[in-house]
Amino acid sequence: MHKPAKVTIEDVAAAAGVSRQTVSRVINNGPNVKPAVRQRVEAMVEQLGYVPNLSARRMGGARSYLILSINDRARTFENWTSGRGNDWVDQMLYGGMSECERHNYHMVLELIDTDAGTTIPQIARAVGSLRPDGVILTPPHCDNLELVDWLERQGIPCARVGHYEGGNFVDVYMDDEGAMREVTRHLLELGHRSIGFLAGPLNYGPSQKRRKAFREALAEAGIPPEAGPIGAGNFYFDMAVSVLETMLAAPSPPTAIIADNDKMAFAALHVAADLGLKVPDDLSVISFEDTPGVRFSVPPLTAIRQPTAAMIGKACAQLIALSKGEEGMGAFELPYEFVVRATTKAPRG
Amino acid sequence: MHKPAKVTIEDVAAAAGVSRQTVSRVINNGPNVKPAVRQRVEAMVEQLGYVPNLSARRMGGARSYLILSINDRARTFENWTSGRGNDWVDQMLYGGMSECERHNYHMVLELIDTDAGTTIPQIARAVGSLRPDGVILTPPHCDNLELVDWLERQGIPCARVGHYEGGNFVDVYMDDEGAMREVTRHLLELGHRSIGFLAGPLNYGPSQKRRKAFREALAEAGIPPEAGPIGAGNFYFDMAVSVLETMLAAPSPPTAIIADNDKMAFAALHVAADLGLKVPDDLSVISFEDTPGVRFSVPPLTAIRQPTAAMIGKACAQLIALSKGEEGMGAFELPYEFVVRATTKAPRG
DNA sequence: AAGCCAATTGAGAGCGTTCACAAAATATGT
DNA sequence: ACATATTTTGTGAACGCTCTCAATTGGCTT
Repeated sequence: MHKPAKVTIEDVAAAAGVSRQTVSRVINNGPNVKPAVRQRVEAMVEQLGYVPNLSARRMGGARSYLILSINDRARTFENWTSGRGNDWVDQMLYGGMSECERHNYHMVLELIDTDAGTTIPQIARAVGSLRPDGVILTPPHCDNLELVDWLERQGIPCARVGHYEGGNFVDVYMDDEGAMREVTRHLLELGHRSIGFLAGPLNYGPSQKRRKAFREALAEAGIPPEAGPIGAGNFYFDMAVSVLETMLAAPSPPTAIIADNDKMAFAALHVAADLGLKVPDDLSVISFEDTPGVRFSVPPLTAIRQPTAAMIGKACAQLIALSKGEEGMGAFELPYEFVVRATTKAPRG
Repeated sequence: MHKPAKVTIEDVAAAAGVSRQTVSRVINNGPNVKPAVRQRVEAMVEQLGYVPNLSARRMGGARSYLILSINDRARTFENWTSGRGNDWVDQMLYGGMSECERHNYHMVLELIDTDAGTTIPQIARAVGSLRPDGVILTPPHCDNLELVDWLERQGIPCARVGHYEGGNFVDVYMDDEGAMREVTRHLLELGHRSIGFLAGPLNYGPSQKRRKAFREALAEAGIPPEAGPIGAGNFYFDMAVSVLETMLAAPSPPTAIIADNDKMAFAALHVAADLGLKVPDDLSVISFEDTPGVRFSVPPLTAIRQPTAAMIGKACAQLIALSKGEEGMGAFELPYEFVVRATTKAPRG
């Protein structure tokens, strides 16, 4: 197990008969290199299998080629049981890594204990040691004002995913209002006249938008507010179960349920089974998330598919552009998709 | 957006009235520092908010504090539709990051296109630029001999997750044979006399073990081989559906199905619903994976829970130990869990 | 009190790159 | 052909840390 000698920029320079700096120019795609020289250097890079050392690059004052993604520990699988976990992460990873890879960047993930109140020290530590070119904030961190302020003061470009508008940031999101309108209208057109909404937390931006659009779509169709009950206020399975039990026990219960995430939609499937209601004949169910496994549920869930991977990918792309000195700040809305599977149908009778 | 001056080791040294090197000793927990001095330095580190720069550390010849995890692109959510994707990643992440965090390490994830035949160049690039202290290989990469050889020659400590025995590596796995024995016996005790197994790929180590144990457990109970049909040979939903349709159309069809992963277990749920079979009354189903969402299926799946997070955590822990010059190579078997939920029951009649 | 060993501290070099220049080569205009 | 711009190339310093090794300190022995 002997370490093979690692080839450095000097080795390439010597082999190509040029200086260190010229090789540097070539690998960074810099201007002012004669085509012939560039080619000769590239050949040597290839031949020697040279790969620039990221640490040295960083030391030399260049970019770090690192994008840091900050994630909430509470939302990992560790907390699936309690219902707080989700599986965004898979999609995030895919979207982020794919984009990073394209630019020879790397994505480093950090788990932060939001609840412990040590968010900023934890992030300071990661940012201080890694010195990333950009930071990606996912919920709930993207709404943490103190944190966002701190990052801004550090001068590190920052992207928020699932956050709307604001400041000198990259903000990436989808059209939550439009999606809710589409979903509600779909149900209305099917003939539903009473629709329940299992809503997410009040302080979660996208959920706010969806609540608003839900109410508006109902009002627009002349449905009275009491025929559009809103429940929950978090994303947990258990909570959704008990809210549903109440909702469906009402005198004229909803014939359709819109859930703010998959887990609550699954809760609807469970409660329906317990109550002997057939989905979609007796109860229609729509989810707002569409994590990959959803398509394999029985019956397969109709859902709004959040462009999670694309959002993280976009966030990375913008941060990378920024690190190259290009323009990048701004707000970006990505298209969602309404995937009609097997849990929506006209109500009985 | 002005960058705040970053505090370096020299700043701390000056503030504490000692040399650079003494500060270095303190932050690395080195020996031979007077308690009084150590305390003074630590106070200054705290006060100035000093965080060592990872790149500089690496350049100075120390460890990189980076663990690289190599993942197969084909298994990401991108390929959920085709059925190749899974959601290991969430759990991996959690297990790996938690462990890394504990030691102030960081986990970098890399997506590799196994199918493209460019595995080694891709990994060489990542390893060359990052210079991680260790590499974690997950399926199917852990079984890629060429890759494993290459890494060994590079002298980078390497951990394989889901791989048994062998060489100068960290190997982490669970007792697949024991799990299969337990599951099969559970079904046998319930009274099942014909059990189908939707098996994973033949070249996937854990699946091999499970096949073997399945056959043995059946033989031990005096069940003839034809009452223990094995099908599939990959992990895809669609394949499982068609295999099941055949299996369940047999003269005396299985009354229980063991699936090698969740997706195939979901397929069993689907086919049962299509055929009008009630789970678990008419058909018992057990999965070998237990990704987080499984508990929310209707009905909730009985499953072997793979200790995925723990396995990656262990892999990280060993690699980190190794990077500190401690012992670490070896094979580690982690305990699985048999979670009985609502999809197993005695067969009818 | 001198001598010796161990514990503690510090100084200088080096890691591989990019930066800011300076130098050399080439092109342009008259 | 000459001076002047422009492109192309190279040089030394710097980045922040750890390494190696030398210097200092302190305690113990004799």
